[in-house]
Amino acid sequence: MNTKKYCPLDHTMNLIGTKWKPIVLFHLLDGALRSGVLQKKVPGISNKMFTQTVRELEKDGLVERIVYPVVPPKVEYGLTERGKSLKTILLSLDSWGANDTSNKLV
Amino acid sequence: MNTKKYCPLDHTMNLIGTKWKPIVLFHLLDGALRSGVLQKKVPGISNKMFTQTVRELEKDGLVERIVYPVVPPKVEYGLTERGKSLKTILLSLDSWGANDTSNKLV
DNA sequence: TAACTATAGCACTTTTAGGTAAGTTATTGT
DNA sequence: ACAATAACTTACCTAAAAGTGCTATAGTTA
Repeated sequence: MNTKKYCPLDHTMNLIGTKWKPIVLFHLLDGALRSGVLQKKVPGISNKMFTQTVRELEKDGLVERIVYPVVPPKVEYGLTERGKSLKTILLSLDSWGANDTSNKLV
Repeated sequence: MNTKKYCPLDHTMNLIGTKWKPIVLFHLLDGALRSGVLQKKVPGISNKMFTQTVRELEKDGLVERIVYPVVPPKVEYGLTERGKSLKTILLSLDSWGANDTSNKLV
């Protein structure tokens, strides 16, 4: 028996409710990317926050980390099936922002 | 001429990319609510964060603050048209979390 | 042999988010 | 007279998030 009542958005916010996670996930929608390439696509993120963000996304099963045993290191990040299920939401978020009036007028 | 390139999700994240904003907005989807009622619907939020959150949402034109000049005070919050345009996204976020497997199995 | 590479970890500091408790308001009911 | 009320506001403090700079790795190329 579960005594905790359902709290709207609670689960979702715990998984992707941070500043960087949706942005990182968004850039993986078109396919896996090398670590450095992905990081460059996220303007303003620090090295530390990037690592921390993808680590959490990996822990939560939203992204997959593929390590190639070469030197210098090569690591790719891609969406898992669970991560891909966010596609609609991520595209909606982006297109909302792109179409929102204040984005154009200010 | 605008020299800044378009950064996906940047605008969206600036407006609603915090822990509390999506939750507050979600609870207003069915119509305006009195301040106290709305706050009770957001579990775990402190009085201070609630006030701060709705103030920012108001500043950004996503919610409307309606003050009734009575004593004791009566204040209602409702979505603006701009706020209502988030409806699809908010519902998607909620239903994603509700259907996400790990939410059931863990 | 020394520099370069891509990725990430670590220690340290700063910045921001957030919590707690108190005070403010003006009218109504006791 | 005074307590109760709803919605804040402020001051003060702690905890969490995030930035900065340094380190390690090991094979390839100059």
